[in-house]
Amino acid sequence: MARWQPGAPERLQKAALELFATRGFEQTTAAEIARAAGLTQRTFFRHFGDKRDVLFHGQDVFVQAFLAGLEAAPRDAPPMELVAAALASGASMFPDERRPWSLLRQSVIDANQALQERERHKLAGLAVRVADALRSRGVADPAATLAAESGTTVFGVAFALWIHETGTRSLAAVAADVLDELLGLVTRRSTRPTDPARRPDPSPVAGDHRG
Amino acid sequence: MARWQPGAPERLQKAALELFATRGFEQTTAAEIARAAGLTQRTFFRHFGDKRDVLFHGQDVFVQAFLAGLEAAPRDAPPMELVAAALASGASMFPDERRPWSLLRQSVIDANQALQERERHKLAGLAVRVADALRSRGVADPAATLAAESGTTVFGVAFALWIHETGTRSLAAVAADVLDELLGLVTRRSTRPTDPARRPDPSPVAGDHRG
DNA sequence: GTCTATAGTGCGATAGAC
DNA sequence: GTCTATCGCACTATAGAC
Repeated sequence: MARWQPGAPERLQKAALELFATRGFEQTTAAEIARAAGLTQRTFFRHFGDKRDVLFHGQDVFVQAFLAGLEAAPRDAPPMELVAAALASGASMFPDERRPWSLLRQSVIDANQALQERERHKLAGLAVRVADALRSRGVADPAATLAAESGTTVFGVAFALWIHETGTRSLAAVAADVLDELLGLVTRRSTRPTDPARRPDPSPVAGDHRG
Repeated sequence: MARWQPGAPERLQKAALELFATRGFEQTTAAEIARAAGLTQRTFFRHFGDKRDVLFHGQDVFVQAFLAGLEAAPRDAPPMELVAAALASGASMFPDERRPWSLLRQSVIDANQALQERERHKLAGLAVRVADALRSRGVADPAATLAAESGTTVFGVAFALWIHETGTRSLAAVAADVLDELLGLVTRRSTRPTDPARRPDPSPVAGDHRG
């Protein structure tokens, strides 16, 4: 019989998400999270570098999925094909069952600026790793950085659509569509946008128009 | 004779950059910055919401420059043309004389993760504003978000190249080139990348290859 | 596991400008 | 009188040192 229950990080993460969701991030102290998990504040900071970190652990496997997808692609594929392969592989880390949990977690992040900053930073870190992989495939700078950043942008947009979507499309499918949209956007640099005359009310039209 | 000297925010910013550059961000306390500017810690936090903020103030005018460039573009221009116009206008906020100061500031940011997070967040905020402007021009989602994010990505890459560049190209010129590179990258989705056989040493090749 | 420095906040007092 | 910028003090929580 162990002196302490195993799975401390997991218990802390679970307790943290619940407390953040009910009370809010700033209204929850690290000591409270630790107590809810039967641990001390000191233990919390031993597992997570700072309070925000508790929501962003386990992203390494997710980065690895991106890189694995990239490496599995044909060696002579062009940069954006490599990015598409990485996206498909990374998206597979988010099966539909995970969507409710992702939605709750995202609502917590969206309610706090400090958490949004950390999320952007993690996504930027992913872009750096993908750019490194592209360079080792012979893609020169700044194309490698641009392709990698475009890929993570597509992922971020697709993820935001996916967690709110009522339909049943997989994240990989949404990401593929968003990537196509980006490709179409830049290839049609000299065509006109949606005709403003057909949108007489230019008031905020947030959210997705993709059905 | 006033009881206190005017220009408190500017003095604090100047003192902060100098102290951060010499001692580092974390080794500098808010009280030290305030003292160097002839003020108290409490006053520091009245002007800046947190310690990092002292390096990121005055970005509103910069955002406005982006939006002004976008609004000055022809109403029937396609999304990426609007982004190009916004980029050109935003880049004009960084004349060559400002480059040494930008380089020093960037070296401070690059040496600290918390500052990098804040920088990403500010750039993301710019993308949100540009996306809003695109939507009010009739660009639908997710195209508006993708175009805006691509624009800020291009700006970030161009800025990093510009501050280290030994040549005399303006930031606007670098940004235009980087944007072209992005456009070429995605339109050539099905062509091959730089032939790996011509790069027998795939060791880290950071930095720019743009002469 | 304890101790401590620092970030960041709340509130009252002060002193000028208007 | 009001408004604004500042100080000074007490306080909590984070985070790291020991």
